[in-house]
Amino acid sequence: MTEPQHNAAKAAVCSVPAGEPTPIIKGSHVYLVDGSGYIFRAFHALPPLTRPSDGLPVGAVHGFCAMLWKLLRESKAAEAPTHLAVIFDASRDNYRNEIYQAYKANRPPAPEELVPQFPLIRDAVRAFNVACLEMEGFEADDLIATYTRQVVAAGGDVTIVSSDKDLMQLIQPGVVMFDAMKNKKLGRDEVIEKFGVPPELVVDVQSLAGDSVDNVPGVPGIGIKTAAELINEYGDLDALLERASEIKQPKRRERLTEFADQARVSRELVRLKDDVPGLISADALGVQDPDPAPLLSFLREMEFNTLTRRIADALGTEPPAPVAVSVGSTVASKRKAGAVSAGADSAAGEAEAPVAESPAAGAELLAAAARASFDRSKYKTITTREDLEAWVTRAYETGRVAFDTETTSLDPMQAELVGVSLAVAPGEACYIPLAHRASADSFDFGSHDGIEQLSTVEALALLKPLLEDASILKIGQNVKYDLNVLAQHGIAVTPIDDTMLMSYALDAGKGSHGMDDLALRHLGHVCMTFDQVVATLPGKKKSERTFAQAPLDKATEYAAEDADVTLRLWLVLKPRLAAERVATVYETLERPLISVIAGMEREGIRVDGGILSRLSSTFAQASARLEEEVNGLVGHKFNLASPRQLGELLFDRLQLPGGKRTKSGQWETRAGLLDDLAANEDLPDDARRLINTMLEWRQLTKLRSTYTDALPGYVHMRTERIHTSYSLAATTTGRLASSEPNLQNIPIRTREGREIRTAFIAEPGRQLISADYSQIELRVLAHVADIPQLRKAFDDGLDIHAMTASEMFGVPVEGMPSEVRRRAKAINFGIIYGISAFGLANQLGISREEAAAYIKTYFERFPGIRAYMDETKRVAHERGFVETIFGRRIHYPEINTKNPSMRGFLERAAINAPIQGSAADIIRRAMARMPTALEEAGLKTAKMLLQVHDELVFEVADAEVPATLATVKRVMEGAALPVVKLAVPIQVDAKAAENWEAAH
DNA sequence: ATCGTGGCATA
DNA sequence: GTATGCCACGATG
Repeated sequence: MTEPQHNAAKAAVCSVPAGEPTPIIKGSHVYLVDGSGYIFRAFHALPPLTRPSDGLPVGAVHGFCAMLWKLLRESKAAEAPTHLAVIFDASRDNYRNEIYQAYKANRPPAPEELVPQFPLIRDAVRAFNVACLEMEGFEADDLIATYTRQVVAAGGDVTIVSSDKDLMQLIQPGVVMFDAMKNKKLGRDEVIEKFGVPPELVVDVQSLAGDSVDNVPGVPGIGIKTAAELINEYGDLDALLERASEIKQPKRRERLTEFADQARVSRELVRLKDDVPGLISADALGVQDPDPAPLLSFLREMEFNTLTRRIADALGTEPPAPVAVSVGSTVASKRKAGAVSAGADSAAGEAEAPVAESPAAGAELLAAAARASFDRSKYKTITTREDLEAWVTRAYETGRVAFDTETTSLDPMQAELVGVSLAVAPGEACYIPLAHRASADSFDFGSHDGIEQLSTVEALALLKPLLEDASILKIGQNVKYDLNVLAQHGIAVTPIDDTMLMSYALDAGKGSHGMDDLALRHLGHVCMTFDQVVATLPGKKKSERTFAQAPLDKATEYAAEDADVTLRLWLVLKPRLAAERVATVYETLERPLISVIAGMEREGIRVDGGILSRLSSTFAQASARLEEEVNGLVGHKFNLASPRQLGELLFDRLQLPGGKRTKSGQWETRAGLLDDLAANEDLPDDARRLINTMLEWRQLTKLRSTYTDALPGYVHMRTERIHTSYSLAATTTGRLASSEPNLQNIPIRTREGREIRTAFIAEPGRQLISADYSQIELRVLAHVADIPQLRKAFDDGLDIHAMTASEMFGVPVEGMPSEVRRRAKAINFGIIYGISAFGLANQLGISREEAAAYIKTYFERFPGIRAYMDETKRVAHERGFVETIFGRRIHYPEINTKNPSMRGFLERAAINAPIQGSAADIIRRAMARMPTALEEAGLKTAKMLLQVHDELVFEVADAEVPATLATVKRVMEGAALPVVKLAVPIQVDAKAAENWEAAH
């Protein structure tokens, strides 16, 4: 191959730090950063981020700056760079296109949000006082190859910061790669793992296998596996092509002969050019201290507030004053477009005053406006098209609007829309009545008893474009409810923010996230109650009064206040997200789930009423028989369902031993205690029969009352399915909660209970899929506490409880008695729950001393667990909160209490929270990605229906079952990535069947 | 009608 | 020992 002749004419574009050259010598450590590669990886891997003041996308810039700073300041002393350069691709075309025209022809153009970030990243490099290089006609890879050769020749070490497989050919003694996204070193072993050959043969393998991304042709039909096999057998590409005729497999032989030239061309494309001429000397790449002023002003301009502060601190200077900015993406110029309330206006006015002192100053002024007093008389009732249009226009001007729907029911699937309220600034809110009527039994829907209001159809036609406009942020409190109500009217609200979930991300553990509480906590405002609105209504029963009958003046005060409060809460909470480092939690684990879960709720699940009613009869008959038996044994009537009466019977009248009282002084009669009682051989036979019969009776009546009798009442009239409601902010740990009905506690443990699951069915021609994480919490524990034995056991796919037992008691797994394993299992669960000897003793029915001995042994065998638990407790006491692996915070404000039992309880909760919470985060991530993943897999019928903490249930047409299984498994197993690479594999078991019982 | 209690279903 | 929600009872308003 001849040298392309124009290369010499093309100059290197570069800037290098000022200062004396630093010669490369033995011991020099040169970092070569693949800038272009990093940008693309960062863009796709990191959560999107925009500059607050103008919405400019800067996620990749931020990731890049953080990475560069880390390389410069946080590498271990032995690995710290003496020289560093960031190297970019100069342009799309280079000399490879002259060899092979189609080279990289498959590359799509860079995403729109990424384009403006390229020049910014080059600015960043210069701001850090780091060498920035690129050269027309060559790829960054070629420059990296050239420098690598030079440095190695001079006796220095090289770290290539990239994960691009094309650079792997450069790995050699003294040269490693570093994947900055995964924080992982790539050496010879990793190359062999990926290519099946050592670095020096990577080029030969790539020449054969080709690369569809770069459009390197290679030899058709030969992939990396085959290529490695061939290269390993024949030594190198030339030898292979020469002796191609010896290959046994006819197809392979033909291909290799026919495409030998193409393979040779591919080699030229793949092999990096390590003699790029005209490069600046590597000596000029020496690391210099950055000049604080330009660096900090660049970072400030990007509005990377925390990074600016961090770097300023490290450089020992003050960060420059921040640009005064309002909250959200509304810029000052937009603000002028409309008359805003006095409070918000003064915030904008302040921007011209001397620069604010802290990054939050602008936000604080808006927050102050949010806390200004409420005047319900200023709220407007909107009854004409013109007035509504004016409010919609106002919302467009401000770029955001808080809204709330008023309906006839708390259940969005039953709810009828009654009105909508909007707020565009603190104190500026309105209510649009739509379906108010004079009395409960009025069916005069046409005129609504002469109440003056817009028709639902007309008003929604005006609101729909606003609610669906991608550039207008819609803010709600528990907005999932409103999403579901409006979905019934064909409106898909987007984009959205939810003040309830913001509060949840910020303050989980500090109290409820309901609007009334938030208003009181953050705004010092007491909200109007629903009762105040409907108090005057003539309706006989309170439950029969709905918002539809509320008088318009009261309705307006109540509804508009809700929107007003929501907007003010947003102004207070939104800036806290970034300041308190939970913006990512909110953006990745909360916000994306709103519409996903709303969809699941609307989808519902089909239930076979026939099965439930048959089970109900069976349970009823059996329990009636048991009841008779009990009454016969007791000799007089008593209420079996009354724990108090049962306790008095057993422990007062019959004087049975072993009675314990609850904290309120009642006799305890729970199943565990009755079990132990019945196991006592000294008891009279009748007493034991009584107890066992009671236990059976309780089980059957429980199943009947809670499930087989109750569930049919939840079947929706129109959809004929059951629509549960998920609360996203009910638990402290990040788990969801399901209610009305709770579909997260459908029985499974007993045979009778399990039958109930057969009533949860797929539509004809469809199947249910159940996919559940295997031992997710123990895997999280193995990861966070870093327990080698646990990690190894999960890596090897062993029975984790048996392994624990074997490790603790020295019993071989082969032929282990089931009781031994059972105890180890209880201990494993105990660990997750923040073990105590008391609890373990209770669970296993052993003495407290015995339980304490088990725990001691456990901690001796797994010292890392005790260390983890101690550390978690320490953090909880010191900071008042603990964190999941994704940064979700769970607060325990009372954990330093002097009350020892309460303190113990809170400490156990704090130990459990990162484990349970991390597992909850993982499934949340899977759920957030699932709809898109199913769509991208071309699966048109697959629907996610239910979540049961570590399980997802889907419904899908028969034909798409196999592909859905694969996609679901892939998404769930990969859910922690790319943010967290767990130290253990994540395993998901998925199965399809016609009903839930069979699928599980 | 509403609330606290005990009990019990799930992960 | 963690995290939930719902049932019936029995006392309260």
